[in-house]
Amino acid sequence: MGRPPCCDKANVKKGPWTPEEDAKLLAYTSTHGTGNWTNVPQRAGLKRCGKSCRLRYTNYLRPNLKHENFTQEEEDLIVTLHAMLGSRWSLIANQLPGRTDNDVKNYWNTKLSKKLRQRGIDPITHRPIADVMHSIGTLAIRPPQPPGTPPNGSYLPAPPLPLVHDVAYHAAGILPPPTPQQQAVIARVDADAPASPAADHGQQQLKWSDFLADDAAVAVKSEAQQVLGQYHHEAAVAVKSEAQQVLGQYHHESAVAANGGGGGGVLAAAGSSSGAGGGGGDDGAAAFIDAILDCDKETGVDQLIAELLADPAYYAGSSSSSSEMGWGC
DNA sequence: AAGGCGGTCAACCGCCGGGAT
DNA sequence: CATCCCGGCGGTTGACCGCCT
Repeated sequence: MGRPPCCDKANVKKGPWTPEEDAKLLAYTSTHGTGNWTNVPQRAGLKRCGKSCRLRYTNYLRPNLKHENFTQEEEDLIVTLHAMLGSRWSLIANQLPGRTDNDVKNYWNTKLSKKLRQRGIDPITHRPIADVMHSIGTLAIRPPQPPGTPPNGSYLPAPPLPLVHDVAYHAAGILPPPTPQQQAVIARVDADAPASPAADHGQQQLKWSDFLADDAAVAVKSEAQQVLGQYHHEAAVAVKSEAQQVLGQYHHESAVAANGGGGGGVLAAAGSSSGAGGGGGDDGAAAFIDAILDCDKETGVDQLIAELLADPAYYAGSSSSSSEMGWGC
């Protein structure tokens, strides 16, 4: 049985809010606060769903919201946090006073992702598009074997491997040099992967159902995850360190901007440092951390990030500069 | 002037996690 | 422990607007 609707949709108004509705909602929240949104419409005299009221308040009526354009510093912070956290808009918005997750999400989708693409950066992985295309090429696999064919280990492993198998991360210093065990896994991928997407006309794009159905592939996946797990501790340290630097950078540059200074920024730097490992570890850290976050929560890394980002003490005293981190102009 | 088109953004939808019972 | 309910979240939609032809 599905969850019942939160309100009587037949008697609920939808669409844009009128000034009168805004005034009612604002009057109610200013005197009663913002708890129990399901009762707010009735008590405030609104024919709206409680969720709609909450959304209108948090995204538009809430005090201290910024309605002006995003600054260069805010753009930089969004890009960098997106690289580390992915599309966790609420977490990102928490680091941008006066901005909502909806603001950040819209700004990303309409402006920032395009800017990155124009600079040759894939907005999903934050890596050079050429690298991403190459990775897609190495992800191609052979056609599914007929039923009954014994597993031969020819299927490529799950996505964690291409991330482990990425010299950019080693070059950037994000990952330590591969251990013999990791090299073995990497070699296995190299032996299996066609040199390029066009090299083998019999191949096809990776399909999860095909991969998951293959016992050998599951074994390789397990192996890969074991290898990847060895990085978790280093990754947690890297995440903490980078977030600390990023937020310190943001606050430092905000202070500079308030005094009339300007900021170069991540986007400005991206075009000139899009090569593998160039200008620091942003690109490598991005994809790698995303993979870890997606892998599982067992290590508590994601919790660590959340705690870190929620605690201003982590970055309040930072004095990192652009040149120290290699991402300024 | 009018229609097409793309960009922007407010709002909706459905899912999920967590607290209450 | 199971169920219900609420708030929060991310993805998506659609209305609106400005520009171009």
